[in-house]
Amino acid sequence: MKPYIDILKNKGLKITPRRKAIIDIFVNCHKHLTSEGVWSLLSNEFDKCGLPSVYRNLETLVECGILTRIQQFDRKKHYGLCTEHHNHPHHHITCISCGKVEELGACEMDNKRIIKGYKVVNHFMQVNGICAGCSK
Amino acid sequence: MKPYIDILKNKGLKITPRRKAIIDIFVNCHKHLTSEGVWSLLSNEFDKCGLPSVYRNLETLVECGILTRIQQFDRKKHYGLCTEHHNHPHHHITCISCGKVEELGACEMDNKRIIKGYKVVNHFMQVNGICAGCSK
DNA sequence: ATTATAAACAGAAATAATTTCTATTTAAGG
DNA sequence: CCTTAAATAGAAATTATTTCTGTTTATAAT
Repeated sequence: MKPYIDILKNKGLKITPRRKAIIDIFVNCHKHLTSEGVWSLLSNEFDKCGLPSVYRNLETLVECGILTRIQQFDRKKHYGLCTEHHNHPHHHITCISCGKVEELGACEMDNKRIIKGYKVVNHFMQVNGICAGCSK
Repeated sequence: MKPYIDILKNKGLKITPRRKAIIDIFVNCHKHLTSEGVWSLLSNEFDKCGLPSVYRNLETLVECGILTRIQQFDRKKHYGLCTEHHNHPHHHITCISCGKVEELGACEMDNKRIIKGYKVVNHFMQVNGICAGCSK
């Protein structure tokens, strides 16, 4: 929790109750959640919490490297906690059964600057699987 | 053109003017296009062409392996022609300047069945860059 | 502590990609 | 040429996300 707060502070962003609550949700559940998923969990805590605030904060937290964001084909953005490597781009594997997220090691693409004559600008990878616990 | 038509035939799908026109668009432009991009190009050819038909056909062509589909963070699905390897999953690099698409070689993830205890179900990778032509 | 201020907020409304529904048309085999 | 299931058009619905406006609040300076 503390290190995430520090990241916000270092970037000059305010430590608001909403932001702390959102980070707390991810710290405790270690799953990927949609914006609406976060919103409904927040509603347990706050009588009033606007969905636009959730969207705004999730994006802010992604920009800080606190959350990672993936875009599946369901038209929804999914967010999850980055537990390490905030300063390096990296990828995640997500359990399609329980939603758990873990970071993957280095990607072969990470160090490539040129591929087939293309200057690499960015790349995304998303791996979906079934975790050991859910496989049983 | 012909091989794509054959793929449709082999799957028992009808060879309709819309489908031929959509494939033709991709064969001629070799770029990733959004559903609406395809639709507006189709409008040059057909007075009437429903957007729902475009969506349906694009998805059908993806299922056949004729097109590839990527989901960027702009909330739009992007489609491009698969010029080879219809029967194997593979990834693409897209030029963010001109939209050109090329296939990437094998991905290190392709042969992995288990990672960190997860049974790998599927994975997506999208690489964006600037092609040699656009770099000049 | 108090206050000033820019950032963050709630809520309503707008936006826009995609999907659904229904009735009509058409490709393709017999 | 017919038959029929698949494909189509168009309208309407759905829904994730964004925008807008006015209000509140965290934070830093007093």
